[in-house]
Amino acid sequence: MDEGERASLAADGEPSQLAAAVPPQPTAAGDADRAAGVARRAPGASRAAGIKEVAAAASVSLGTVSNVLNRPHLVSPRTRARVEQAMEELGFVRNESARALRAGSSRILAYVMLDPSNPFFTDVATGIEEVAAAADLSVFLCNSGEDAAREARYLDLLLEQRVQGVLITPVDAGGERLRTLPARGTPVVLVDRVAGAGEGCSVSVDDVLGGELAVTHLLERGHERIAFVGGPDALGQVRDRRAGALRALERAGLPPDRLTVLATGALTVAEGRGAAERLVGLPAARRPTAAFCANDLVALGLLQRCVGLGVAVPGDCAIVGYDDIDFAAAAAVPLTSVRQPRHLLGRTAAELLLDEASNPAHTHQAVQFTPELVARASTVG
Amino acid sequence: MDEGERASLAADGEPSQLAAAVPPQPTAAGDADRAAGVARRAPGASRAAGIKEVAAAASVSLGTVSNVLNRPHLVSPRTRARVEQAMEELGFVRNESARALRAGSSRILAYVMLDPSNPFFTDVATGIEEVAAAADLSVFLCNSGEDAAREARYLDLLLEQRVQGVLITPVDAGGERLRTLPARGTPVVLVDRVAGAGEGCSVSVDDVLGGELAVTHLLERGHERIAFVGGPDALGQVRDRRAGALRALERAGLPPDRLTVLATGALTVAEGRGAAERLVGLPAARRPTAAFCANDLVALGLLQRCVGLGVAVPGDCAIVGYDDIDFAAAAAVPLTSVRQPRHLLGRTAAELLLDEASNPAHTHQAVQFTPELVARASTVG
DNA sequence: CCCCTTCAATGAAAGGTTTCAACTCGGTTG
DNA sequence: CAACCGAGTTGAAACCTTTCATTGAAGGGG
Repeated sequence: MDEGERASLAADGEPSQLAAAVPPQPTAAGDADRAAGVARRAPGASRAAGIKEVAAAASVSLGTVSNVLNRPHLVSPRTRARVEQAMEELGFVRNESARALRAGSSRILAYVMLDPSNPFFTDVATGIEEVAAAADLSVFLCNSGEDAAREARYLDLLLEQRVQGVLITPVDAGGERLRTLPARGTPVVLVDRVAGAGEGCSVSVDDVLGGELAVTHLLERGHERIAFVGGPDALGQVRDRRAGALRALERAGLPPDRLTVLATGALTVAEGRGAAERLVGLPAARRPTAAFCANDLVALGLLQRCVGLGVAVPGDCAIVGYDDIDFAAAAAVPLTSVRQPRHLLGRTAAELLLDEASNPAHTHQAVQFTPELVARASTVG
Repeated sequence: MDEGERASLAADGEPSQLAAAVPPQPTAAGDADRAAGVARRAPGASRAAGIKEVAAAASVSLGTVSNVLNRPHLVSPRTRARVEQAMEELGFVRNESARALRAGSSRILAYVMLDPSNPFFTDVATGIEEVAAAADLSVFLCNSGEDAAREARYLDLLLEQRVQGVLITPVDAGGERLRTLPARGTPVVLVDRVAGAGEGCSVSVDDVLGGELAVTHLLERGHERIAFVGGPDALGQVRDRRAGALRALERAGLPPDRLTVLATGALTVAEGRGAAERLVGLPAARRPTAAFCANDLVALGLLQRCVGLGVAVPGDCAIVGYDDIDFAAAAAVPLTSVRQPRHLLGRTAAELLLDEASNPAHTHQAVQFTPELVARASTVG
């Protein structure tokens, strides 16, 4: 294509200025298409071709075409070839809505995730996809964005779609939809959360233990005033990891007020940066000498801003993250973190879901894995 | 719930050992559920209740229930209340397959992405989701994992689902399905790729210019032997950014062999680490003094391993990344990178898609934004 | 008091697929 | 030669919703 067909914008730097260009003005682009004109739709058919048109074109019955699609072994090779050719010519595409309507369920799994920009969750998703692909199912990813309303919207949508099953790392583990889905016949497996008794399957990592490991490590290195950075409290991960932190203090015989809680609005890099400023703003006498962050994104933000503000890490403030994402080891100061078997988490969850969906003798399970501390320079100066 | 209901695994450290525990053994977990027994399905209905059962329960006709669902204003308040109560009691869930079958299309958009663990794409996705939500559509994310076959599978699936439209950052921009989808009536918008003449809409950033900016920056800082790190070549992003690098050399009057290409199998942190080892293995005389990486993940991997191998950054090897993801600024050595308006990219793409899907007078456009270099310590020692 | 209008509710058709019992047609078997 | 067999094919019913032309009832105007 030649240059004139693009809506090239002036190279004037700031994205904010680029934003002014939206909605983009029509330009020369598209003329070529208008010329192509008629070719936009499939050649022959005035509307999308269905099984009926294919049957007519191949001079067979409806049922035979369906058999070619679903049980090819029942159809003689000659007929099959004829039908397949007709499909090809007409550009036939099976209508999945009709298939699902008749069959009662689809070939789709969904994973409703808290935050796809957190590599932890995408690694979990990869594990899920592997298992799903092996069972010839496809996975749709849904981003709840740590927002209970969005999460609920997606769950309703998935229920209406009659998906095979739903994997979810919930914002709101107590939400009513988490109970209505299974009641309406859609299996649900909780990921990175523990299901209550009789509530269904779950696959998780012991977050309380993880929090305890992290803070015990800090205590062993001589820190006695520790910050817990994370939020919102609605997230079970946040509550559990903080509980673990408190348990570590208790075991060490220290009072709970040695833990300063810096609440964040979300588990993101940006919130971590904000927390750094609040941390640095504390009077020196009360300022913690170490921080345990509810996840690595927060930890990386905290680390970045601390360094920027001249707070030495780990000298002035040691930092422990959670998840041990790839970036943790690559950070300005390599980050000590609590590692979870994230890939395995996804695989196991998907296996449980498939079992629940297809095995009538399925028994709910709450599988729990064990986290592990990975010490790096952000605590071991 | 009490401890006995979990399949707690021994705290023995290595994830690899944990892996041995899969598939998880049935344990005490699930007994509680078996006791709950009957409550697994909806109370009354032997099977899921449809519009018909609701109509019967409310003593109205089928059509009236449908009206309550779709045009409530046509129904008297009294009747409506009765119907809604019946729905509530029966746990009615609209069957989306049937709705879509009748209506001919669904309320869903899909974004097929190269790699959800690259924050660049999730930021694009966020932009898409904002626009979709405003139009009362939902977005399903599909992960092609830089694999053309998986991409094709997803596209087939989406076509069968009769989704409202597809946004895609393609692995294989020339793939036939990218042409068949629009031909069969499903609008497609290319994201981060430029559509050929008459091929449809696209929203992109000028990758050739981006590559040129990056390498020009390195040349200005006195580097004369430069590595280009990235791959596979199937990705247009990789080809364009490399082409830009070559253009920069040419403009500076240097021969193209000053660019050493280190090909990677994917644009990931791990591949970046591998490239570092190959880079360091080159004989000193031919070893580049700077590297331009096709994206930030690769750059971060390269940076991390370089530091690990004792190669000073930027002293022994300057590094430029691409995308300016959040982690770039937080890296061991803050990363110089080429910034793209990623959020805006997503928003604009979604707007074009919606226009194409609903506006009969739609005209295809190839919108292109301009990238921007952000210089940091990885080049400015 | 009847006709016309308006508002509610109705019932049947349509949408594309899958499933399944029934049928056809060569070829065996007794 | 009759009865039977199995492979291949058929046609119709069923899945659940939406749409729309139609009917019924109530209210207002002449």
